[in-house]
Amino acid sequence: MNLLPIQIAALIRDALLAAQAAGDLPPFALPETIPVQRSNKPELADYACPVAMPLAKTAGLKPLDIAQAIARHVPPADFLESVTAAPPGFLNIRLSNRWVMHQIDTIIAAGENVFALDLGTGQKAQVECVSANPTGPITVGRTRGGVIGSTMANVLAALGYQVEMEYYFNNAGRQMQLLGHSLQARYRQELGLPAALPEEGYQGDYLISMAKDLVAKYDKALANEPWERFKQEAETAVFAWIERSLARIGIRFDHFFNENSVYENGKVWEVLKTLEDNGYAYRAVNREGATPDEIAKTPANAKEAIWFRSTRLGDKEDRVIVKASGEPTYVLPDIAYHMNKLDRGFSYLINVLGADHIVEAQSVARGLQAVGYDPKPVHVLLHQFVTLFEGGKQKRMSTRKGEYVTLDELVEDVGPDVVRYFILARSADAHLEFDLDLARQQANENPVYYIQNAHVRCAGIFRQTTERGLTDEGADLSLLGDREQAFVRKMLEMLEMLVQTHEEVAPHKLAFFAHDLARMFHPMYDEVRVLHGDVPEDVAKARLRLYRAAQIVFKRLLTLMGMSAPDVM
RNA sequence: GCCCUCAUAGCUCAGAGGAUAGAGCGUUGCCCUCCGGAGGCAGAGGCGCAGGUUCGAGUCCUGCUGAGGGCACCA
Repeated sequence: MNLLPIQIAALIRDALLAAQAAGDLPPFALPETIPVQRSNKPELADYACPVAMPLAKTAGLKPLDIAQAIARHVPPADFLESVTAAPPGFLNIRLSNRWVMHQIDTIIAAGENVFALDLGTGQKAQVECVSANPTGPITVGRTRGGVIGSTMANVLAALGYQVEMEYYFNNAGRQMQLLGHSLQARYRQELGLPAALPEEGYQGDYLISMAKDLVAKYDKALANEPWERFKQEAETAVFAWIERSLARIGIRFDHFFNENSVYENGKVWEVLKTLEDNGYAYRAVNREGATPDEIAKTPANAKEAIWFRSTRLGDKEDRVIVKASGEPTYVLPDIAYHMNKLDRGFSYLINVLGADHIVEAQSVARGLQAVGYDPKPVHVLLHQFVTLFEGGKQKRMSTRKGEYVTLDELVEDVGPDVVRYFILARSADAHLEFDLDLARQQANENPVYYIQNAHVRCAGIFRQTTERGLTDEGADLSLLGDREQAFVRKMLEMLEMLVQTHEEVAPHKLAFFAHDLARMFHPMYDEVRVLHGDVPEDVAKARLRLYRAAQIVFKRLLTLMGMSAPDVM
């Protein structure tokens, strides 16, 4: 399938040139791009093009006159019904009804891969998301990144990319050490041995149940094991839990990348060397350009750290990359990690990150530049926070204190499809207010069911027609009416929507499109019956074929969003 | 204090610099001889404030106000 706006823009460009050649328009330079957008007046046009407006000044003509001149010279095309000028200077483009109706057959022929493109064919793409360190259950906040990321991965796959989902984690930091000590304490408590949770330790009940599991498995054998052993046990158990929880809402990873591996293979130090060679690293107690205040606060015996001269690449201050202790900060391995990604041949990368990681994202981009890599393939999708409301109050969450609502709890409350849709149905830029009470009680009246019901209703029709022996073979699609045509036109927008989702890295567009389409479906379903005494058989056949296409499209949409497409609800 | 994101209907949110700003929930009033009423039809309800750029601004720029986040030799 081809993108209509691009084809239409090409036709209008041809028309402009033809009009100039014919002397209907004076010579002037053509705009670089011809804007073609979906018309907001569907009864008038399918697409609109305002190109005449900005040309008015350079051409010295009224916008409407220009539009009319263009309209006269648009070459014919099989999908085109008409191009007309409308005040103040729009070009209204109408698709041919015949062509539109024929797309029903095209959709059916494409089947479950309908609206696939080959934009990314032969290219490897990667989506990194969630990337929570294995210190506790997956929370709703991290889930947002996972839903966004997995949906983008689905869209990229539909556009032809070969896509991998990746999870980046660190199991070596102070938090993991704390986790090990916490589990050790819980284990000893289970055995009745003296033990207290470390100060600032992990207080969640899950460590108690993990401790019970350890006792069941090893009895007292681990009593004198060091904390490292418990860290390892906790990590394994937590990861298994996280993976299981995420899989419940359709988030699966192809690869887990351990930050530690860039230490093991020495890449971290290679990055440092390259930065030094390129003049991007220096040793100092304070950063270059440190304020007098910062310097005054520095202890007299402070040791030198190594700084990344990121200000040379537009940063507002340089960043520490190796602490005075000799240990790198997260920036260095992060750069090494992204070099690794690019080295693996991914030409399109998405990093889904919480809004608090913006500085990290910028440092990585600058770091890649500083080591001579092109950061352009890396697309950062920042999402705002999720706040949970329960009983009209915001729930503050802290994994360490054991205060959180887990993904598991949420899925049990409202079901996986509701979780995915609620998260997907807002742009990543917007704070997500997840009202738990509402989500729970709304289970009967929410957009998820409205959309899925469109698929259910299609399935219902086919259950009936199969029983009665009605098929859509030999359907004459010209028997379909205006309402059906409007619906098909809306379905055809899906291709553009997918491309936009990709270009703008904005997966919420799927959620809104699906709802819009459902909103056109249900009134049509109400009016355009297949099995009714008054409907002649040839009309019924045509309608049945339309609903077959509709079912395919709804299923495709739901699948891309990672939701189920039920036949009955 | 500095930086980032955001501010659109009572609430939660959409909105490629283009025509009369759209949904859901809530609310008001209607509709079941008909493929699943988890439905349909109709109504009320509006871009935080002040400037600027533009033929044209909810959209871009500046300032103000308000909300969230970031400003670690944590990740």
